Amino acid sequence: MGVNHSSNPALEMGRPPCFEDGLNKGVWTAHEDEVLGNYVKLHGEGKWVNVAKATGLKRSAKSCRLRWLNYLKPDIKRGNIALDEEDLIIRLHRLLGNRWSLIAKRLPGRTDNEIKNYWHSTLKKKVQESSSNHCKSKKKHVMEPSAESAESLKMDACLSPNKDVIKSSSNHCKSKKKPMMEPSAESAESLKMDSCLSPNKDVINCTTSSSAHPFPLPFLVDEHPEAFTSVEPSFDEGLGKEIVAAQPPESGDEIFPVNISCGNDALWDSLMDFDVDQLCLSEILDENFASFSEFDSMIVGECGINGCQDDPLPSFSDLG
DNA sequence: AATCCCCCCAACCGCGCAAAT
DNA sequence: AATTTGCGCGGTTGGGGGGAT
Repeated sequence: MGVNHSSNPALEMGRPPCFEDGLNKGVWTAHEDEVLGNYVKLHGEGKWVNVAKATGLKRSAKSCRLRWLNYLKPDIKRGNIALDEEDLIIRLHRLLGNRWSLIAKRLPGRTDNEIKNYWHSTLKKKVQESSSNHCKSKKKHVMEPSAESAESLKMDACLSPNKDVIKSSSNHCKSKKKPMMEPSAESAESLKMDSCLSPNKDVINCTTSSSAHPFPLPFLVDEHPEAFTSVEPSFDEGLGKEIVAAQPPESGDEIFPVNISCGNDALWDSLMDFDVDQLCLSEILDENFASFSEFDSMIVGECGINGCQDDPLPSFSDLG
């Protein structure tokens, strides 16, 4: 990071101007920035086709939009990404995957492009290195969940009915490029086992909270009985419905909180009604970073995401 | 000092969704 | 209902910077 934005970037780096199809491509000049900035400040965001035409800039609507959102917008935060921001990105990425725009929404002043770049250039390696270290150091990770982690699981249950998160999962299901796992017979069976398949679609099972993970996450109830402690029913204002917490499954049951968006339309419909804006993940994470780490370790560690079945991912306190 | 090579990041591209027609 | 248009998102590209050799 630490790019000097004060000077003209067109003269320093990036692609040279290109004039194919009558449109300028490549790095924006200071003059173009000024024209675009003035126009948007005057007329507001949106209608990017009009912006491109009205300003006389030989830029595509897309290019104008991107330039504004990633560079010219006044509230964009410049400079290095702080440690706590870094931590948050890693957590959110674990939770949301490559949903850069969603992650960016939780980091005021940061753009999805910036976060995406930062992830690919810095954080990805950091996480991988840390992950491989743990793969070497710990053969079998047994985590005793604390009261805190149980608490954080409840919290996660509340986090998960996140419209955007789930919608994103849906998009992945539909995506031709990266199709999501279709629910296997096995996972479908486990779904039946899970009370999230309740005929009452207004009842949302807390175990479905792991739907944010695009993989089946099996773990034994016996090992984490406290993870299934029922929570107080909450009331969703948007839905006008009571959200009922899950009852603890029978001892010995193996829970597969598969991606519900792919296999359970009824539940999916009800979850779609949640409004992401009602929850600011960062606030919750900020409040409960420590416990969230433990929960991460418990779930991710036990469940072998990243194909490292025996070895857990590290908690974030281990990173860096 | 010169060259090589990797890193960083701005910007482009293709795709999908939703609203408008 | 079908088509068009606009927008947003995530993946990828490409070139300058700067450290390594």
